[in-house]
Amino acid sequence: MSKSYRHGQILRIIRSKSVHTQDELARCLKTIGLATTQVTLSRDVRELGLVKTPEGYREITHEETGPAFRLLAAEFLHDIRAASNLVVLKTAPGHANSVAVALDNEEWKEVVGTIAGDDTILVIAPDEKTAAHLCKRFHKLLEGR
Amino acid sequence: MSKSYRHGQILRIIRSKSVHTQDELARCLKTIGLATTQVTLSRDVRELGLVKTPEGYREITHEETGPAFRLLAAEFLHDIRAASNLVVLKTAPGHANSVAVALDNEEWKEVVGTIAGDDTILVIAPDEKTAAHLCKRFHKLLEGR
DNA sequence: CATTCTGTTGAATAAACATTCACTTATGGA
DNA sequence: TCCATAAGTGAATGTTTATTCAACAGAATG
Repeated sequence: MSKSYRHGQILRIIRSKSVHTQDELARCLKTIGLATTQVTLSRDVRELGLVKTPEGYREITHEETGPAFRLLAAEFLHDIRAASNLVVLKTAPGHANSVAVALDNEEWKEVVGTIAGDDTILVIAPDEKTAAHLCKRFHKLLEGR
Repeated sequence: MSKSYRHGQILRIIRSKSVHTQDELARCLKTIGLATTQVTLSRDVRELGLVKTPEGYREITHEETGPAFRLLAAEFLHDIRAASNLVVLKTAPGHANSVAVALDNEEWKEVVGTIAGDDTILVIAPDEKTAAHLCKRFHKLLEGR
């Protein structure tokens, strides 16, 4: 009954048939012996990066982050922190600028602009909520590096 | 204040910034002088084929229907009707079989199977709701042919 | 062991979204 | 003109999804 097993089953199900609601997905899982609730599935949907389309839930080709920023971040990005509508990124000394430039080039809609010092980048988001989302996105970028 | 103008503005907005809710979208439209409600936007989102992603609303590359079925349908498909969990397609006499074969090859998840006669195809959907959805999808296919 | 921390989950609830119904407006015949 | 029909809309309401909060389990630490 592990979470990752459930995730796998969810993917298998939505690949094989149209599932239009999370409750429906819960019923599908039940038929293979996995008892869950809509609450859990709401989280699973987010974690798996699924989106709801008129044809049912689908995996979305995760708009890939360009390699430049990804590589630089993997190498030099040390800390990520949200502060109101800002995200503060800490880098290795002297590398803030190059990382910020790479990030600018990504042209993420969530990023209004960046300011780079020596080892700190201030990423300006339009609002607090977006900043929090950005934060997660940065963390995700570093997973498993 | 036409609907199609609003649709255009909606696309422009979601291409340029992250919009996470329909209420937020309504506020964006208001700033350019378009007063709408969430109700209307719910319909617009569906009509424009947008999906909600963690990064905001997005146009989804409409999983293209293969050309074979599309072309055959444009040429020979005459009527579309839902009946319980079935969709009954009427074609030009003698063409039901070829259209059905092309449809089978599409491997739509909503289609359990098809049975073709001379000028009639029975499309079997898993349930009534899916049949209704299929119906719309067929109709959409024929728009503007 | 106790304790703290982290991750997972469900119940209750809030938020977001979709649908129904009634109304308006425009259009196109009789 | 008058009626019928169709398209578009919003208010109210129903459905679906997300979040909050509390509980619990297991791992790490004193």
